[in-house]
Amino acid sequence: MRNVVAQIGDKWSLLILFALVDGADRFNALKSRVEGISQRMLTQTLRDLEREGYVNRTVYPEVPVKVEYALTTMGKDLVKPLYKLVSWADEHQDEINRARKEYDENR
Amino acid sequence: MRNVVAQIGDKWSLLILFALVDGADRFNALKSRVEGISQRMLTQTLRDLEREGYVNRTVYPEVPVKVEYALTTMGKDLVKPLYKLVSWADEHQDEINRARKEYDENR
DNA sequence: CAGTATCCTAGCAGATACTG
DNA sequence: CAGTATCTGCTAGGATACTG
Repeated sequence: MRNVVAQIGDKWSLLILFALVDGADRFNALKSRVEGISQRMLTQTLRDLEREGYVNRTVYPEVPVKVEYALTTMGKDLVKPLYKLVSWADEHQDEINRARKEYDENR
Repeated sequence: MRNVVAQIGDKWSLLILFALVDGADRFNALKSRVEGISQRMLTQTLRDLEREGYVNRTVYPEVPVKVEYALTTMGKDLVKPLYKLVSWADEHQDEINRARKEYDENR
């Protein structure tokens, strides 16, 4: 039950998945769009997402090499329930902030 | 955007939230039901969930003290999109396993 | 361009002992 | 019963340097 959430609940997976929603993108383009991510973490997280079957990697043997990442069919499908969660979060942002504030004030 | 997923994407939050779906529960009862969790992590995760406003804590001043944890209205609401995600995970379990296996075999 | 390879550190989380 | 407190190993992840 925890598998998927454990997998995409890390620091970067979600951001990468959503960065790929609009279409395939190249490594360095992704690096720019996913603010704050290091090269190391981008590579590693992409490999993980690829391994899970959410992302596929295409190498174009040009010089210099061009590598594109895109959501797989399953990846696109996964994004749907994730959207629900994200919009839930959006809608409840204020409520959560209030809860936090109140909690913190009482100790 | 990452806030909620970061919050409940840790090792135990999801399991605790789902353990509370059927109704309020006491500390040690939860500890039994959430298999493998340490006392330390149960306390800590419950505090976090309380801080976010997903769980509330009620102390009954008996001797010995009795403490009950329950989902708040917002907590119950959060569980809905989480269910979507969990059932998605369920449905795609095999596909993910296949993807992993294939990935691992090719390197 | 798209990565490895190393080094390094903060903090997550387990185990254990103690307490109102 | 429902927690704290403390010690500690481990690993996620940042910074940096290098490469086909």
